[in-house]
Amino acid sequence: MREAASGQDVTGQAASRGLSKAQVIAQEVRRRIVDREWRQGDRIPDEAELAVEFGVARATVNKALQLVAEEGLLDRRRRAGTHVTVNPIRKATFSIPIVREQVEQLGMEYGHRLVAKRMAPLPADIATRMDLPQGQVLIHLRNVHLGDGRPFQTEERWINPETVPGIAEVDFRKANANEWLVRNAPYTHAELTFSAENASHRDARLLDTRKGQALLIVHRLTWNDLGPITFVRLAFHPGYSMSTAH
Amino acid sequence: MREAASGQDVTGQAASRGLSKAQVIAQEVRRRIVDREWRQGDRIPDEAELAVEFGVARATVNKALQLVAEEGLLDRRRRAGTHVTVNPIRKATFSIPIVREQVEQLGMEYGHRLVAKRMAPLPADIATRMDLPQGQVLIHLRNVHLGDGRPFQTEERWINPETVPGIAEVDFRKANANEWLVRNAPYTHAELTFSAENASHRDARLLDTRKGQALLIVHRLTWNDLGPITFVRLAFHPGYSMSTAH
DNA sequence: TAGTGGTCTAGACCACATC
DNA sequence: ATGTGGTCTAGACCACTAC
Repeated sequence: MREAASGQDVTGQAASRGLSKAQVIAQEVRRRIVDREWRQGDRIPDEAELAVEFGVARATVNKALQLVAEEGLLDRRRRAGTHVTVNPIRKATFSIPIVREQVEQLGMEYGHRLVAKRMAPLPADIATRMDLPQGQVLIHLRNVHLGDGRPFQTEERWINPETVPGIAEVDFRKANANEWLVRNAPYTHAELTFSAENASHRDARLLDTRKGQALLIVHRLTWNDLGPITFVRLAFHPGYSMSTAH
Repeated sequence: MREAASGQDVTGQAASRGLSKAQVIAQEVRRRIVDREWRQGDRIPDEAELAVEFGVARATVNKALQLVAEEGLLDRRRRAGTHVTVNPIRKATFSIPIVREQVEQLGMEYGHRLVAKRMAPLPADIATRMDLPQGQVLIHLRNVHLGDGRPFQTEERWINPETVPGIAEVDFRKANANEWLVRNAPYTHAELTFSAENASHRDARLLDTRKGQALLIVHRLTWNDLGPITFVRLAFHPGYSMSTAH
């Protein structure tokens, strides 16, 4: 097989760039897909065959293919083999920001203001989202995050004390809820929802803008193994935009 | 060590639920972090030690810890060891939708309308985003996606023919650009940016809504190994929201 | 310079879905 | 039934970097 030699060449070359063999193979696999040597729906050679071609152990090919499959370019099934995905990769990673860090990275001084704090029964719509019984009593907070004293983002938050031991003792006038939770209540799963709303009276007042202004709204839910931790609705100042990481 | 026995128990139990050893260990590691047995900033036992505790090979522990590290709960550095992340997981996966599928999943009939197609030089701001020279000539499209005949989403798109062989021959009145690209130009990297805008005259007209209405705007850039493929600005109908997968 | 994670290997066994 | 990917192992060597 002619490929055996050329495959090894590719591996050898790029290894000098500090990539692992698996990464080099993954790259070569991506190239073959992008260049349409392997077309959408095609079955590609099996792991054992590729291992011979690239001159590596099957486990190494396995790792490489799992990488590419995770990105969405390959579908892998036992016995059926590995196929080029028909509707390729549709994933992007999202980095959930810490507000204080964001503000400071923009060169502004961070501040925050606690608008309201109370224990309150869950409204029906939010109970549904959090998968908790309606009427269950959670901590309810309203906050404004400030940059150089001007409103940056409003935050309406519900916290489930059952999944966050120690939360009852926190003084949210001093400690920012966002940051306290991040540091003390690690989550294992998050869900984000993006939408746009014309600023309500309340939003306009809190964000120091006019009613009707288009605002980016983010709803965020976090969970750990014990259940839902917190649900938060964020409203950003006009003109703000939020990007996937890199 | 007492842990040796208990660790093996955990592994054995959950294996019956169809999880691999590595996944079971990852789960146990997450539990220890969430339950604060291992606190933020703590250094956790090294791989060899955990391998003994759980009664598995070091490679299996390695895989488990890499999983958890990828989620953001652990920081791993050679020689320094593995530490519980101070600012834990901040990632969420985003699934990039295919408009036709979205519309059809809502039980509506999909349609699309090509508003404009031309070759045009890149404006400065978009050239910067795409990392291409200003004035380079790309394909420029305006589209409206319809659900049951009503506007669902507008799309303004720039396509780089250099990274998409075969694009010149496509008739975009018949083939939807979104779908043609997805099926024929696999990308390896994507970037999404979310913002909100008050509907301009043009947006309002295309989306059949009133000027000033808050719209969710998504900018999306995709690349393959050859360079940028396409830049697109999406404006959604009022009330639309977009969520992370799962 | 020594301890830690990163990677690779050869071999093995298994689970599963397709043929 | 059987070929394919999924996983695990024991051992090895390497690449970092904190000490």
